[in-house]
Order: sequence, then structure tokens, then C-alpha cells
Amino acid sequence: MSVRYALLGLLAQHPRHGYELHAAFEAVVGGERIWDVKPAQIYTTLARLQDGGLVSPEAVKQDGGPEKRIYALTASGRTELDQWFDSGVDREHHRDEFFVKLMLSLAMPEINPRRVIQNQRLRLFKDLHSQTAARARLNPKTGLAQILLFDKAIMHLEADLRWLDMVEARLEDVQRQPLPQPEARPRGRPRKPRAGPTPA
Amino acid sequence: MSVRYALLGLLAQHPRHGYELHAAFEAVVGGERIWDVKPAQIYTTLARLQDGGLVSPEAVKQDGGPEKRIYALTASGRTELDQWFDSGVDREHHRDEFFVKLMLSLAMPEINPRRVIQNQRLRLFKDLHSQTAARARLNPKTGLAQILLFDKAIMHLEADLRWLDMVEARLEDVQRQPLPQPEARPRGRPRKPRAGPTPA
DNA sequence: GGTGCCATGTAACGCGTTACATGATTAT
DNA sequence: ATAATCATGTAACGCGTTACATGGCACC
Repeated sequence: MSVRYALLGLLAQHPRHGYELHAAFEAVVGGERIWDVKPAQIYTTLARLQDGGLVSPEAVKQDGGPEKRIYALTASGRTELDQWFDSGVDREHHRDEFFVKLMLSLAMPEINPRRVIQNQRLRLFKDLHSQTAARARLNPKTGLAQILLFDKAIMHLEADLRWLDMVEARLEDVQRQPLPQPEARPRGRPRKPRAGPTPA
Repeated sequence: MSVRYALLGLLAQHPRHGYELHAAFEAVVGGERIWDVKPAQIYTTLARLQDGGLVSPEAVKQDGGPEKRIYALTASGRTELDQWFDSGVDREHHRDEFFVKLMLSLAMPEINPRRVIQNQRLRLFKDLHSQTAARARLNPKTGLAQILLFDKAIMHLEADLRWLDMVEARLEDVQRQPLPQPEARPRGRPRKPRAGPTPA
């Protein structure tokens, strides 16, 4: 949802057309090397926003070049933006690909989970190194954005590495524990369908 | 891409039908409270895999109940799965919604970035608390999956909090620094189109 | 007969990506 | 002419989500 709200925010500054939004987005977010937004996404998102009445086309300019359709934030767009600023961002769900891989490797006798873990550790080290190097290469006047993003990435990579160590340690305890199979429940109405939506 | 490979992995154990895959996935990944996969996704992903020739329908069973279409892994499916196990998982890109929010708040005079940060910090503390509590509530025989996921989530929340502190400290240095505007580059061919793809 | 599980999906949408198409302007 | 930027999109696909539709079977 980042792009959606980014467009609302940029249009809150002043009305713009698609190409300008694209450029402004990359300027805010730190340049194309950091976050490469495709023009297609700008235009489709803009269309969806217009559909929802959050932005509306204002005018078409032609200063010697091609047409520029200028979009502006509507009242409900402004409302949505303000609500966004006032709320915390949900943790993006931990639908973690490596976690699935690890659990599957435990369930498949022909796959060695240690190797899977070691693979991932090497990858993380490599990433950590390249991020650290890239961060060091920044000159200070590059602007905040890159620095902050690199720092965040590095901190999360470190967290991942620590987590991997923990996983390995825990695997030594529960050596080759069989996967929890979904017990074949009997059909029909359950014996005790009691309990509220969230039992305390 | 987690579900895609999870299905390949589960079918590598033995052929299954859609409903069974759904149940097995949730068993592997820790139950519905942790990772709620919708049946629709199982079936559509299965269809895509069949399209790509990675799985193929094997038989249709009818043991007194409805039809069950049994799918099996093909040779190329097995190959893809093995490659997946042998490779590291890419860091999912840091397309971070909060980061966009922060950068926009710096660019918009009517929004106070301190408040945005404080909002997010409160949210993270709340999440951290609820995750820690949920983790403590686990009984040890619940299986590895939940424990590991909670630990990972907690470690990343702590990293996010540390990062927020860093951001705040850095903002004190560069008070209300104007956003880097995309400098209006002259049209036409650039003066010095020299330089390789990654200049040293 | 109702509820709830077993088992199958389809439809439509949101976000994001790659690839493609069009055309004008301007510097060399 | 050619290349590069300015500026607009469309089409198709992958992944994920919500909502809806269908039907048999078993238990009470």
C-alpha cells in the first residue's frame, strides 16, 4: 500500500501529473537504485485512486510537449491520508519463505535442514556485507533516505542471523522431530463446539 | 512464492488433493492462527503449477464422499524444488510503508514527523507486548513452528524499535531538511553519457 | 432438519511486475 | 538520423485476498 499513500501525499503538496509523481516518488524514497517504481504502477494506482474518488483529474496541460493530465487530491483523499498519518503501520505479515523452506526440510527425510540453514546464513552474510559496503560508500550529502534504509536493512539482516543461530540451537534439542500431522478428525458435529471467538 | 514451493514440497512427500494440501500446509506452518492460507489460494496455485507442468493430476478418488483430484509432483517439479532448497531466499525488498510515511511527513509542513514516529513506536511496543505474551502462553509441546515464528517476529520488532530511535536521533541533526527535489534536467541527450553500469 | 465438516472450485479485485506501444521534443 | 528524455498508457501475468457457489455426508 506504500505507493497508494505516497501518491496521496505527493498530491497533497500540489496537483501533479503521472510522470511528475513518478519522479517525485523516487526523489522522496531515495532514487532508483533503492526503490525502483515502475511507471505502470503509478498510472494504474492513479486510476484506482480516481475510481475510489480519492483523486480527480483537474486539467490537461500542453506546454509544447505531450499532454499532461494533472490530478488533484479530493476531500475524501485528504481524509484518508490524514487517517493514514495518524495510524501505525501494520507489521507486514511474516509470511516468510525461508520459514516454509525450513519446516519442509524438517518434514522431508531427503533434505538436510542443516544445509538449508547454512545456505541461508551464507546468503545473509553476503547481503549484510554488500549492504554495509554500499552504506559506507554513501557521501553524507546524499540525503537521509538512503542512509536510513541501509541502516534498517542492516539491522534486520543482523536480526535474521541471530535468529538463525537460535533456530540451529533449538534443532539440536529436538533432533529430527516428526512434523505434526493434522490428526484425522471424525466427521460430523464436533463433541464440544463450545468457546467464544477469542477464549481468554 | 512461499505457497508455491510449499505445495511442491508437500507433493514430494506423496500425492495429495487440494483439501489435504491445505490442511498439511497449516500443519507445517503452525496452524491457522499463525498463517491463514485461504483454500482459494491453494487451488489457484495448484492450477498455475499444473499449467507450468510442475505437478500433474493423477487420479480421482471417491471414497463415499465428494471427488478428490490427486496431484503428483512431476520430474521438472522435483527439479525446481531441489533448486529452491539449494538456493538462499532473497531478502524481501524493503518496500517499507512506514519509511514512505516518514519521508512524506518530512516533506509536508503540515505533518509533524515526531508524531508519526511516536505513533509508530507505540504501535511497535503494542505488537511487541502481544507477541511476547502469546509466546509465553505456548505450551512446549505445541511444536517448533509457533515458537520460531514468535521469536523471529519479536527480534524484528526489537530491531524496528532500535531503528526508530536511530531515526529520531538523526532527525535532531538535520532539522527539517528540505526534500531533495528532482532537479529539472535539460531535455535531449545528456552531456556526459559516460560511465559503466556500476561505477567504482 | 440443521449444523458442521469434507471437498471442490469460480469471480473479482488489489498490488506489483514485465513487456510493449505511441508520439513529441531536443541535442548531437 | 539517432538517441535520449518527456509523457502517456495497455496487456498480461503472479501472488494474495474476500466473497460466493455447490454438493454429499454424518451427527444430533
